[in-house]
Amino acid sequence: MDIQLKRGLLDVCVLAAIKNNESYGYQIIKDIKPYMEMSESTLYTILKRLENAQMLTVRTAEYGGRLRKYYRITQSGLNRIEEFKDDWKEILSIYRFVTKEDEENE
Amino acid sequence: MDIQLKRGLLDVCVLAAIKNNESYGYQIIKDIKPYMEMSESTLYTILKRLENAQMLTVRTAEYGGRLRKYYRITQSGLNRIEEFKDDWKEILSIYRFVTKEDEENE
DNA sequence: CTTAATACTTCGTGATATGATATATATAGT
DNA sequence: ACTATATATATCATATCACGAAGTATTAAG
Repeated sequence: MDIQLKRGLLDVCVLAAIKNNESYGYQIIKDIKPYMEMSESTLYTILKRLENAQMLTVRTAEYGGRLRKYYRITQSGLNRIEEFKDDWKEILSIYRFVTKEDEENE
Repeated sequence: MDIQLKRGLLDVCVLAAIKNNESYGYQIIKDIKPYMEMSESTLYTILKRLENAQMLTVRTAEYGGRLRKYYRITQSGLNRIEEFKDDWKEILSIYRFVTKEDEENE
C-alpha cells in the first residue's frame, strides 16, 4: 500500500487493536498484521505519540521473566476512532471523485 | 479531516482533477474544493512532485495577459490512479477492522 | 550451543504539508 | 482615481512523522 495512505490509518489501527482489551506492543503488531504491516520502530513511535496525546495509558507488568508494557485506550482514544468514522464520509466522496469515469469519453 | 489521512489522498486527487482534461493550478484548487481543502503552496508542491515523477506534463500558455501552466496527465499518472483503486480494497478491510464492534461487549 | 521468537528502545534520515511571503495582472466597486 | 478582490504562480522555513538499522535482554526450541 502507498506509504502516504498508510500514514492516515496507522494511529487509528493501533487504537482499534486495543479498543476492546488492553494489549502490548508485540501482540498489537500481530493483531494488525492481517490488515497492515507495521515495523516495531513504527509501532513504538506511534504508541509514544498516542500516550503523549492521552489517547491511551500504559502500565508495566512482568510476564514470564520479561517486562511488558500494557496499553489501554482512553476516552480520547475512543473519540479519535469516532472522528475517523466521520472522516470516512469525506474519504468516500473523494474515492468517488477519483474513480468517476468521464461521461463523454471511454 | 485528519491531516495524515489527507496526505494519502492529495496526489491522487490532483491527478483525478486533470484525468479527463488538462487544467491549471488555480482551476484545480477550485475543482477539488468540494471534496478537500488545498492551499496554493500545497498544490504547487504536489504538482512539482508529480511532474518530477513524470505523472504529468506541463506547458505554459498565455491567457488574458497572465501566464498559465497547463498540466496534463501521463500514462504513469493514470497507473497511479489504478494503484489507488487496488489500495482501496485494503483500506476497506482496515475500515472494517477499526469500526468492528466487540461481540461480547456493547 | 545456536537459532528463532519474544519484547522494547533509540537514532538518523528522508519525505512532505503548510503558513507566510512575494510578485504581477485584471476586474469590479465606490 | 483609488481600493479591494480575484486570478495565477513561486519559494522558503518549519514541524511532523514513518521506518530501517542497530542495540539490549530473555526464553524456547532444535
